[in-house]
Amino acid sequence: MDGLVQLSFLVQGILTDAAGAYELSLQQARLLGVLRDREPGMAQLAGVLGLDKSSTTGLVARAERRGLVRRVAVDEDRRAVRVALSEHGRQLALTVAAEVERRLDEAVGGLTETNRKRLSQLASQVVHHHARSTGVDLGTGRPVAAPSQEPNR
Amino acid sequence: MDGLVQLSFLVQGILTDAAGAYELSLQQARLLGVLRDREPGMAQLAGVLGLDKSSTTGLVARAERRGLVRRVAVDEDRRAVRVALSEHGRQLALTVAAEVERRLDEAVGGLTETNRKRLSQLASQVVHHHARSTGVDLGTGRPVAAPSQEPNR
DNA sequence: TATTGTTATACTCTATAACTATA
DNA sequence: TATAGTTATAGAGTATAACAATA
Repeated sequence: MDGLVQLSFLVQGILTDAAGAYELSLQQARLLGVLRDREPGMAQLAGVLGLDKSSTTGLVARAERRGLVRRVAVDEDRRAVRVALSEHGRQLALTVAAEVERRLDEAVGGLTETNRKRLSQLASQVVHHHARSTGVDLGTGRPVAAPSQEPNR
Repeated sequence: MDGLVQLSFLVQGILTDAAGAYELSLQQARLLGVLRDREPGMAQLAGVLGLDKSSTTGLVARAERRGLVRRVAVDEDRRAVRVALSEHGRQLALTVAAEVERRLDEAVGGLTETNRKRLSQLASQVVHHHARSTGVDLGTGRPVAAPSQEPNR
């Protein structure tokens, strides 16, 4: 399974470079990706990202400072906030996703069409199996990423 | 190729957790892995890890402080050093590698034996294709990780 | 009391720029 | 001059522990 480890570093490198091309860190880009179809509270966001809530506070604070996200007050519970993409953030999320797609396609260019599909399908299978066996909610199932027990990412 | 992105986060999470079980950060564990069969200079090490040389100085300094690696003087060039695993570092590298193997096997447990092999083989294929097309030396081809143009990892 | 989120603090990791010591 | 490595500095990202406000 060694190739899998190397591949994970390769893909993370591609993500980092693609995000970096738009002055984003990997984590900031990941945040944008996660928020594309959610508006979670801080605690839920921490759960999805596999981070401690205090780490999430910082991540969101930096994103907010750059105008990528907004903290939206919740009427029913005055303790709570929801994190939402700003227009700029949403636009950037789309742009970066396209760039990732482009670079990823390039990276798997050495495979036949059949094998590309096979790889993609096997990857999804592993991810879903892991999500099921660890009981982690992947939500609508987008580029959500590493569900892990210990918040240690 | 979205599953591939999710899988990369999953694998990185597994690596982080496995390393964390031995009080190591992902980067420290990666350093140990890289040094398993090399004794590079700082500049070469930076190249392999895709980091700036100053980042490498810090990484090695922290590892050395914990007794995981040693800086070995080079006779022929009094500016240079080589970075080598200590006995403790070597032992830990083995232990962590075994732990990673165990957790990874578990993660792909949802696949049939055939599909596990297929996934592994496709992953290696992508990694090697990328290495060739970017002219990056993967050395002996172990868990070396993300060869990337811009040092940005 | 329990939950939501923030703050204070301390590390690791990273890069850029400037530096030292050799070649 | 060029190369090998370090230092100074700054910022992101992370966790733990303690806290405030609200439920």
